Amino acid sequence: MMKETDICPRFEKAISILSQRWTALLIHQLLTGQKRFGSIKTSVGISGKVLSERLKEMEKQGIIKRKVIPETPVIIEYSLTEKGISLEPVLREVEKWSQEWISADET
Amino acid sequence: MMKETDICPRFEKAISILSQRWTALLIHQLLTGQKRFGSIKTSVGISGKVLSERLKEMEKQGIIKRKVIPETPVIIEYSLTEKGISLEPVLREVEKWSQEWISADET
DNA sequence: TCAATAAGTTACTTTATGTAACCAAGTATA
DNA sequence: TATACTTGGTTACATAAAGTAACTTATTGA
Repeated sequence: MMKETDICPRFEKAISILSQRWTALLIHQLLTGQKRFGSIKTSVGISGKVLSERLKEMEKQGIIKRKVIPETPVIIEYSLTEKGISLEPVLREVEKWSQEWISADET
Repeated sequence: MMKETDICPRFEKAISILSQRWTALLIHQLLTGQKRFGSIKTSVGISGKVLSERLKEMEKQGIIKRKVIPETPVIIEYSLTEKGISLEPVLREVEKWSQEWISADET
């Protein structure tokens, strides 16, 4: 049988990035400014292991950048790249949708 | 330590729905009209097992509806509810972003 | 010397997803 | 009459992803 609707590969890739667990939430946090590992971990509630994995993936995808500050102990600042910042409209639409369609008792 | 940015529970719930694997792609498919189980399965490339799980979850979340047509063999039509349709702007933004930021060689 | 800190990593457990075979009911085919 | 085909699933089993908690490295202050 043939596929009746061919999905655009760019769109499919975008969805695969954004529907990776935690990724959208991490971008959302970084939209408020650069953040450190421990701060992200605490505010998002993700495990160190998966956070570390995600940050590496997102860096490879060009969505975030990692800045090492050689203090003691070392400080690492994570921030969005231009590509990452450009996801803001997507998250804004999710936010709008959630305000309109998610009721208090289903949170 | 305190959370420095509290995440809105509605937004968090919306993200948890949309970042569930396959869900966004299923909504995208259904935005082109009602579809049957087998047709979704083929066009999206999802396993029958997980498709069945997702459709049940999405029905419970009020995003899709299920219509039984007692022909032989039985036909089941899946379509978006108003709540589901209202996710179109979200997916449109993802589509726009993907056109601008996903290069051909990373697909 | 001991404790503390930041950013991870490691070993191990639990959960989610993929695969392929199977099922029921009805119908057309041989 | 028996067999095969169809749809929309389900089941058992295998693999991949995520969660948990303890541990690591380097440095500094008590």
